[in-house]
Amino acid sequence: MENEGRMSRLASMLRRRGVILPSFEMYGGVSGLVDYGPVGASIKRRVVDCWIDHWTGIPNVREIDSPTITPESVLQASGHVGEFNDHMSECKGCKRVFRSDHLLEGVHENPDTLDAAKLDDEISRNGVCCPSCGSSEWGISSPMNLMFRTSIGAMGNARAAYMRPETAQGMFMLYPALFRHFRQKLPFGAVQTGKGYRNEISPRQGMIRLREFNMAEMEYFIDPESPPEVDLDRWGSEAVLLPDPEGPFPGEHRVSFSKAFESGIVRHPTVAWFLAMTMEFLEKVGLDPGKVRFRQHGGSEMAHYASDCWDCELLGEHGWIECVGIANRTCHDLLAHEEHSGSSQLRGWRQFDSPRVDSRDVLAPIGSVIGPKLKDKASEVTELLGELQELPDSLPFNLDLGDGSVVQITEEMVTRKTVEVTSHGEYFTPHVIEPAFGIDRIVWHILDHNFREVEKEGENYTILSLNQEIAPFDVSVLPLFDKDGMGEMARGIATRIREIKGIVVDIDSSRSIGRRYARCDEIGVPWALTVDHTSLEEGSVTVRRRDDQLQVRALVDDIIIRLANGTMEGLF
RNA sequence: GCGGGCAUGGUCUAGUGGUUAUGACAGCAGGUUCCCAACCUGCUAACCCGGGUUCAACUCCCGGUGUCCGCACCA
Repeated sequence: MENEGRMSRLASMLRRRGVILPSFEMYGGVSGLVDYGPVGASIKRRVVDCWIDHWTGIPNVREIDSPTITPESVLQASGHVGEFNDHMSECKGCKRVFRSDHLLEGVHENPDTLDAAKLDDEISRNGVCCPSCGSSEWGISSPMNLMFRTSIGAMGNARAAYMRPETAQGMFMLYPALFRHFRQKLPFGAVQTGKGYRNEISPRQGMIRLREFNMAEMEYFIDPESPPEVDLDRWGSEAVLLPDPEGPFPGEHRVSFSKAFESGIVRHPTVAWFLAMTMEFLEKVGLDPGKVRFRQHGGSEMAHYASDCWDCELLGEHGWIECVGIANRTCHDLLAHEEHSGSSQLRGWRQFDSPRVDSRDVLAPIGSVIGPKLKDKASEVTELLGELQELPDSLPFNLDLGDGSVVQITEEMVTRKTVEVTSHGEYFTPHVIEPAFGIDRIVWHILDHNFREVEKEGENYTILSLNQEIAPFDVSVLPLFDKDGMGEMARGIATRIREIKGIVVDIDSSRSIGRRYARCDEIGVPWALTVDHTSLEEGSVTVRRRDDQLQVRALVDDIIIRLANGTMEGLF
């Protein structure tokens, strides 16, 4: 097998050249944590920049930045605390793991209130059998919350907190500020990139499951009754979709995104739009479109907050890996935060085309009668009468106060009349569609898809064919020899290039020219400029293109202009 | 988290109860070459951590950590 060991050769190269390395290695390392070295950090930064440019290209999308430390109450509202504080028990017979409290259902009244010791105690005392194999031998239950717990403040006043498991909550916290910023008009969105933390039980597969990782998420808020116009043809080609196998479209579908939406495979237009935009982004950063597919979550797989979710999976050395999730989170988060925080600012306003006039019959309370008669219950009764949806046919009638007590409403307490209410619009809770990207996984797959092992004059040779936008350096300047003024000239050229905004330049004068070309190729530098004797006389250098190793001669002044406006290809 | 394999310069590796601990590649300095990892000379650089056995441990044993494979987990 030719590809035997490709992954370890790639990993070796990444370590050797300072792209991605295990963290804290001199202290033994920590599994699930990695460093981006001097080459990798630059690649990662450019991927993130590219991502931000891509998504903020949508009108009304701005970048925000929130803390990674998050108070417990926020994550209680979002469901992260409750969903992940489960204790797990392992069956000693078949090694399967179950939620400890689920094992006690029907045995104990509220199993979810028990702590670890009580759970174990109850499980063994009741002789609970394994639902899978029937054994009643259980290991000690262990808590399984994937969040890193911490506390804000010292000593007794400390407030419980977690390192954020996703950047999304920061965007929800800023919803009121975003709503004001965008002049109270939907749709709008916010993007955020940054670290997220999950204390994985057993991280494996290097870059794929990290405990601290880079995420990039957008929360796009829409009015569910009038979703935005979308352009599904921005990715015109077909993509591979794998809808829920339990749903109406089992199997693999190779369709365009507009077809996928028209045929109902993708239910929501905004979701379909983001699938297309995701495809567009992935190609932009140099992933192989033939190694991309979209898979819809089945019901049981769905996150607690989502109503529909498509994973974008990339094929690499680790198989198909989920790198992007596009979820319709509906109104789940905003509603939850409204309930838990008591804030009333997590809403959108839907203006009616013309004011609506509702007329309805009411029993208008007569304060001068109700007040003296009902005393301290008067205000409550007044309120309840206002909320009454169906009026009683005749009076008197009994009004249920909801606390068990009942008040008789008599003829003289109220007047029956028709009121007209004019409303110009209504509040609603926006829905949110979220594309969430795992940046590290994407970087890994970019490296994987672009790591080319070729043969050059009988030798093994590696080229990292990165797109220039995400290459660690745009160009490397190489004096053929560091003598006769070639070194000085090269340094002068590098200085001029360094002044071009957004262009990163490297200079290398050690060892033979062929060796330096090889080093550039290995870390994906797309252009090399070689300064030779002719350069000193004519002000020209040879330009070498990484991907085919072709060379042309060009004037330095021309190259500077071409680097600045991105037309280097025009030289060939 | 369970079971098994592995852990030696930057990378890939050889090897031993007492060695000056291999070799290749990479790197550095010089020479040479004068546009694709060439060549010559010299140099830098390693036994994962902790405990134990032993006169002596890189080597044997135990524990930890990391890593790989399988099982489990992965909102």
